[in-house]
Amino acid sequence: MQKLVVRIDSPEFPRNWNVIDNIVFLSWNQCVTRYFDVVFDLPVEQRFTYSAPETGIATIGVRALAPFGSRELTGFIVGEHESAPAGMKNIRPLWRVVDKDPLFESREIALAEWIAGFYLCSCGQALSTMLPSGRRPTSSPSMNTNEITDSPLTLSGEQKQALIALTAPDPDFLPLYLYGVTGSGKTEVFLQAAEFVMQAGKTVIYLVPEITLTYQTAEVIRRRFGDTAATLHSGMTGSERLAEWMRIRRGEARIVIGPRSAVFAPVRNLGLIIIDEEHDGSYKAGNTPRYHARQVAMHRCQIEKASIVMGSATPSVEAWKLMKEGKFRRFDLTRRLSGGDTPRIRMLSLAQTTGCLTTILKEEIRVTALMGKQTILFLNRRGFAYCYRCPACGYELTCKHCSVSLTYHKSRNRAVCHYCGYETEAPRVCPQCGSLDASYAGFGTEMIEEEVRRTFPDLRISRLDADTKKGSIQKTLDLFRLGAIDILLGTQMVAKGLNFPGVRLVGIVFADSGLHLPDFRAAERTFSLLVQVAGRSGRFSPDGIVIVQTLRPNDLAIQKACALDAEGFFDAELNQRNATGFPPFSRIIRFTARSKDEQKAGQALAKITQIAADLLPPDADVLGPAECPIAMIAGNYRRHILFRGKTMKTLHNAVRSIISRYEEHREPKVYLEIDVDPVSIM
DNA sequence: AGCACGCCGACT
DNA sequence: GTCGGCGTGCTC
Repeated sequence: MQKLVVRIDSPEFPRNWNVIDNIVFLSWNQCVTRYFDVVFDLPVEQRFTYSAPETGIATIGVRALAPFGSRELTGFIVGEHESAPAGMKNIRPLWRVVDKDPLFESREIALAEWIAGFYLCSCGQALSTMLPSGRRPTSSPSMNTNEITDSPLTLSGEQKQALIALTAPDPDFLPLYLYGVTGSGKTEVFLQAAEFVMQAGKTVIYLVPEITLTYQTAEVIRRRFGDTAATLHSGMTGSERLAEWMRIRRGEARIVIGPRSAVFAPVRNLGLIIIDEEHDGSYKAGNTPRYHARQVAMHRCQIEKASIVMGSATPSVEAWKLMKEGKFRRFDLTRRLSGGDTPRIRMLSLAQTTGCLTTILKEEIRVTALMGKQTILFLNRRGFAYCYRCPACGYELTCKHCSVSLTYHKSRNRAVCHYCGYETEAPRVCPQCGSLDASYAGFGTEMIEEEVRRTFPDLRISRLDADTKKGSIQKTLDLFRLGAIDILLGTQMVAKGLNFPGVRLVGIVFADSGLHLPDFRAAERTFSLLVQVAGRSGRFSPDGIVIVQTLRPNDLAIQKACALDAEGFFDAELNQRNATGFPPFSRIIRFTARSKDEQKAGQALAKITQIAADLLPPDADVLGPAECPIAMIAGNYRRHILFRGKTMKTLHNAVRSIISRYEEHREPKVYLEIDVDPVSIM
């Protein structure tokens, strides 16, 4: 039965039609009116009630075009009533619905509500991010011609064990963690686990980090699973993504691969979520709602009684703690399948070096070139945060409250903590060894490039970083693979795909650059990056070497990374986090105030601090307010404050009341961003 | 978030 | 005398 509904008696006639495909007319006064709760992609928590004829067209889970004040907005229908809610004035009719079939089931609306509650956004904002962007689905998804399917590889003993654990029924539904060196074959175990789950008639979500990795893994999966696989990668256009989304929704795709947003893939009968490279920061969303795919995945799996498995060679500290406590079941993959040895890692102190290349690194670059092999030099992150350090003894000025590096402010000649606001006069003499040489420095990528070019004028040198245009990235990588480049200078982005057979030497120019960041995760990130780089280096070149240059040869993260001693690093790091009260021993909610007017941003946070004094539970504390490490972006001053509590539950409650109290007298022209479980504090 | 309504300064 | 600034408050 098909209908068209026209509300003839409405002053808004003739716009409020339900027009969907072939439809028959029906006049409004012949219909029973129903009432629908609608939420919008606005920072407004309220549900708005609209009327619509009872035709079966407007229903929970579809989007509807609604008059909203003086404009019209597309909202999500999330509830319905038989009769008008009491005390509701001026209920307006919906213009029309925009979807033929519901986009969301009640389970998905419940998930959006959970996200709204956890990440402190509106339900409409949550629903909106669960949906792929794009206006209209294209008729055919880009590629589905691949009929050839790869068959599963034979597993090693270790892999088999892991697979058995993964596929065995677990009464406790504990998440599983595959902790294994790069090249130990995690992917194959994941794929066979996926196959097992799919054979049982269930569906799988396979999460990968944001970057190009999506594409490579997607290719492997498509060859393995053919048309039953759907991809949602960032290179696709909005409409391609939407088309894939619809395929998933219709049940045509049973395994979905994609970055963090794929955790919302509308699969039914979910059996397994896989999180590859669990430690990767790109699983945390950068804008509202700032969700973490791991957190959402765990919640989803709990609700839908699905299993979850993660894997990495360098787990996050959070995951490590959970493994230690037995809340994650850990499986180790210790052996490289290709048999290549773990690479030789050599740590060199930069302390006595002028410039940024040690004699030994220079020699090794020369030797490598003479052998006709290639070098990759890592310049991880640009040195924008200038900090105080002593080149003689390596002493670093840190905050006594937060144990993060203090940032040097040249203009005021003071060293400032970007966590708690602590500041002190910048010392002229090294407090540890008395050296007068102590200075404020950061390494810039340009500086390093210049030095490399000066030192090796005869070698072919190229640089790759985030600023390099997309097209030329591929070109540079191709040239490098062909051997037309001797030295490749790159940032993190090169770390992800180091499968170049001609590479003999990997040099990390300044391993501590990440450690200078004023962030309690600095050591974790540094360790992770070094181990990842080292792990990938020896993959194709058994005689390959890794040189790690550092100003802090005594730093634990660097030492443990060079020794590939994860146990040692995590034990020390957990102790450190415990002692300083940072996650995973606490939870953090961060408020960032943004304003063109520096004073107003400060005033907003001052208000919030005051409100918080009354509302925070006794087991919670406040760090700041302080200037953000990146103190200004696009002409906006940025200050932040961190609320830290023992459990998320009490912290949430307190923060919710802080927000609503602040909303009553908010500072004009100040924008507030709220980040629950922030990953970056920049 | 937007957009309207509303109340105070420099302009044809 | 009006145009226009953006502060405040509301959106079923």
